[in-house]
Amino acid sequence: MNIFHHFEDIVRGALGSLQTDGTLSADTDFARVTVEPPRDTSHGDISTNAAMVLAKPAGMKPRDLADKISTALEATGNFSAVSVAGPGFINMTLQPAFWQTRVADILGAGPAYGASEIGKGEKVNVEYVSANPTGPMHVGHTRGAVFGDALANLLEKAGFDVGREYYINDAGGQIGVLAESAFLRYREALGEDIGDIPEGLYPGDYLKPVGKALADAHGDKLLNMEADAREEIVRLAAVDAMMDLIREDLALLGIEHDVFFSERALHQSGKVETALQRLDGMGLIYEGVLDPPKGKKLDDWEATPQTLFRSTNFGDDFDRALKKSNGSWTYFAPDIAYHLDKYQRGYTHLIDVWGADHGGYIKRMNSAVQAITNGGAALDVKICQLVRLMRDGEPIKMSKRSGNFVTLREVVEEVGRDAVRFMMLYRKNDAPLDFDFAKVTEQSKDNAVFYVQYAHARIHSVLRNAKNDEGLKGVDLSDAALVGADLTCLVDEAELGLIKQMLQFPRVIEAAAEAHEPHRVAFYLFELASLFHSLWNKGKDQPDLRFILAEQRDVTLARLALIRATGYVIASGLGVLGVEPLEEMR
RNA sequence: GGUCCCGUAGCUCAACUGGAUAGAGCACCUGCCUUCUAAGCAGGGGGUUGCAGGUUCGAGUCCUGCCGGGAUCACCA
Repeated sequence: MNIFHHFEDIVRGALGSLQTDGTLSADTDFARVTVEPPRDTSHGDISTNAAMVLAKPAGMKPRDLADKISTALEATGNFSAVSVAGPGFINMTLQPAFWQTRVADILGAGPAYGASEIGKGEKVNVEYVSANPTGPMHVGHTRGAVFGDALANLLEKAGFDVGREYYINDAGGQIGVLAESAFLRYREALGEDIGDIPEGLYPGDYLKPVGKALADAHGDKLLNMEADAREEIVRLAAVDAMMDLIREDLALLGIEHDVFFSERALHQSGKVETALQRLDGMGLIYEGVLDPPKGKKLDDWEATPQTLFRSTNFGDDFDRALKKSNGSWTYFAPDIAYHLDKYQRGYTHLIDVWGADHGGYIKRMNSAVQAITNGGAALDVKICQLVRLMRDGEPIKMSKRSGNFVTLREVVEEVGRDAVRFMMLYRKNDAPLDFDFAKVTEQSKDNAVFYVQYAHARIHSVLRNAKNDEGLKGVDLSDAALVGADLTCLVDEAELGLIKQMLQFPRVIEAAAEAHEPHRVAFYLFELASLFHSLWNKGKDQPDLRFILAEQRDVTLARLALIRATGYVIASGLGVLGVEPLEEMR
């Protein structure tokens, strides 16, 4: 479906013929040859850098080689014009009929348009959100959640077999604090006056129902129970309740994971030991003492021997601790086991989506994955930079300590799922993002969500009008009928421009999937919407360019086919972003 | 101090992984509403891509060194 692959083949074929006649040697490497649409449309439809890349190995001047390649390309009969330009670019131009008939392809594919096979069904694991189950999600989690979800959609669209996963940190010290906090609420539910929640515990009201449920289920039996057994019960109840809260929050964004992977279960299954033994067997674990961190004073620093992983063998800055000074595992150890587990479940591509504050963790995780899978799995950690919430141009202050943070729910309820999702994706993941409440609900071109959805709504508005048009009474306007329209009626530059932009979509999907960058889809959609709005308005100045011309049925059908196809592309792209393509906005 | 990310128009950001004359939106000017949604469109001004070197046919993009901003820095997750 990506037409550029087709022309890549044609260019390779032409280069092959130059190998046959001896212009290029038989072992010429074509890896650096690209076949792309030129940035500037006045340079034609398709462009290749072949002559510039191959000039040196061929011992020729780029322009001379370009002439030869150009001749070979002309001989294929695929192009209406082939020319050499600039330092040696070869620009190819196609007959309008080629573009026009592609509209039928898009209509045929419908909302599935843009799907690609480059993933070859390979298994990709996307781990995202993975927020600690200690409370509802706040706005800080939102970006990573949306990003991971869209990336998973994108990879699916590109032909990968995607697993969406959430790692539950239900084994650490924070969970102990959570259990303690929940136990307090339990005592409260039994009628005890617990006063203020002590510093360091979770003060949120969301733990009250947990206490209530524990009281309902156990009466006062927990009060006199042995501490370990009690904590076990409270802990499980609290984590379950928190995960329910988190799942509800995620549902507000339309996010659903395939697997919720428990760190606790990992410990209990003995997989942490197994994984570490595996590293030990490779000679990558030793007992040693780390140097104190430089340039930063630590009062309680002690030079204690620790169990360390030789991450420096894999490019890390220093070796990393696997056990704490009290002998228990660090966070790192089970994480290694977890990533090994993913690999053993068949995932050769691993993607982790983290917040910016975990950036310092990337090298060691990469090292660990490289080591423990013996290079069998590739890990790509995507960092999402911070989101700055703005209201009326002023940043909203949040402090964790006071519990004064904006929750995910509050944001979604105020501006809507679509706006949240789109805006979180309308920025590169590693760039900070300002999220302005006023801006994301504004109905103007300054708000990309609106602008794209508006284009889609306008398309459906025209389709509705066509259906109700007296002059088109009884005319079949179904997709099946539109596919058969005389598409050669689409001759205006703006119409052809729109078609060409639509044909970029499969390329955008593939490039975005390979780069793990869903934001490219969002930017693409903005451009596509812009071309559509432009065409729409052209019909104001030139009535003969309007979509519905009752007295010219052929033209009307062709144009309805064009905008129906445009609607599909927008819907397809928005589908990747997880944003609804609205059919009406009034 | 170490590591990672960022630095592009007055502001907010893109730039198809090294391509041709660096593009959008906002803001600022000039036009366009008896007609498919003006919630829009057309046009204009605005740039030493932080600085200095290097790699090559070609650099915003890759390498080195500075400058400025952010994140992080045994054992927390």
